[in-house]
Amino acid sequence: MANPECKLCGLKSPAAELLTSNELEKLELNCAQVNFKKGDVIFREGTLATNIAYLKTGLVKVHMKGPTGDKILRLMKAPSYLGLPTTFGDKVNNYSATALIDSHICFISLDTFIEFIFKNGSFAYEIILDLCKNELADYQKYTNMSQKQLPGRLAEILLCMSHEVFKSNRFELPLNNNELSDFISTSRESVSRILSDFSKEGIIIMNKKEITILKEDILEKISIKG
Amino acid sequence: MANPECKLCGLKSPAAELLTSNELEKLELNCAQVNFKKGDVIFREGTLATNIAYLKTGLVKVHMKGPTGDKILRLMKAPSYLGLPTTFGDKVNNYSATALIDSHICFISLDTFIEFIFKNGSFAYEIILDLCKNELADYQKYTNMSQKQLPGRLAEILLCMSHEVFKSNRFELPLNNNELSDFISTSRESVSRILSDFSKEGIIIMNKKEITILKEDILEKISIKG
DNA sequence: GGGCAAATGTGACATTTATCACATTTCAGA
DNA sequence: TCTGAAATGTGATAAATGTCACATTTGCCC
Repeated sequence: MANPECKLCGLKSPAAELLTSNELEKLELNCAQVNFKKGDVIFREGTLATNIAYLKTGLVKVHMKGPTGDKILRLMKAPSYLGLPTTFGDKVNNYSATALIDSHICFISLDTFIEFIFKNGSFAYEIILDLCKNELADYQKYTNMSQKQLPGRLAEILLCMSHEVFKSNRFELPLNNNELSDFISTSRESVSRILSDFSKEGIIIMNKKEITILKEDILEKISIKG
Repeated sequence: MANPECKLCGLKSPAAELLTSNELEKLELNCAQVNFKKGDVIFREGTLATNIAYLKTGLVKVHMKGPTGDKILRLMKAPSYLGLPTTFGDKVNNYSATALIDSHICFISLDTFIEFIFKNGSFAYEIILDLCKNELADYQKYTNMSQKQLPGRLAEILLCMSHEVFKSNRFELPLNNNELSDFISTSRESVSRILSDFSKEGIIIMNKKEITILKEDILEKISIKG
């Protein structure tokens, strides 16, 4: 736990950028930064949702228990609010958040956050925009994932890692095969086989967890055609 | 198109209930009710999102083009806002909305709606709650659907129709087999076969589009175990 | 009511994916 | 460095689902 300096924070959310100086002071008094290591649970499905979680740095998986096991709903990269829907939408967390790499989270008192919504229209509007954009992204991903076969889904995740998360064609895969299977709703064996296939065909190189995308165009094709 | 009387409207959204008398007058001046028949498109993917659509009465499917065809993202029953995420989240509609039965929609000027968000904190908060609850429901459904096999997915939809939409174990199915297949991401043949199976096993009776659920307990089991 | 387009039912077969079993590799902690 | 648990790779087989083809039914419009 660290004493935050929200005013000086260079990683404020677009909404927090719109807070007044007084409001930022209030935020500082009602906010606590906690550092999580890879694998640490940030909040857990079934527990009371009492704080807003803001991912300042790091990478997090948001996941929920399903009929046959865990389902990864989305990856969240910093900076981003982590669980607005589960904090506002229900008293109890409907899903969990777990750090995939070392991450810094600011926990903000729910009362304070709600006060900002009530008193600062720009802040509220920015939060609404954030919720809407996230939902659009979810819909897009949901539609894609549900209509593609496994190689297409896996290709989509690799491309997303490369383009959105790490912005490089070489990166350390932050998910193991089991997590990948939770993400694309399949078995870990299928993930293993498909990654092997990608390697054999020279589309990627896997060195332990380090992945290099060699033939991005082919991966795109696999992703698009499903 | 009809002259709305928002003040007297008995179907106001929870958010609109929190508007002041003045704001309701403003709403009346910036709102138009349009009636849609079964099959009519309310707003279409790819077109500019210029109004808030509020479903006053009726039933609507929200759907998006995917890699291999249409995907039904969710059914919306009245009363409910129809496409907040696509109206706020992007200039262009990311998905379509189509009436499944005759429906009444109030189109609200986006500027007016945004003004309410900025000036009325309670209204803004209520909209945020609405967005969050919808997203939680989506996550739940997404997780279930992605981990269940086809009979489980179809059973879930039938139970949803019975419990949530029509509140009866006998109802007119508002989706044809093709739409059902767009909903659970399969082929229309598979839908046809599974519905036949349900009938043969005496779980449901199908008379044209009228469905009667006979053995709800078995349908629940099929839905839960996937 | 007749005729036509759309929707539905169903068999045969191909493809995809899950499951089970077990070998091998990796990695963290003693 | 050793060691055991966790993660991964891979073959064989079963189960689920898609695809194609075509018959039948339904519903709508004249």
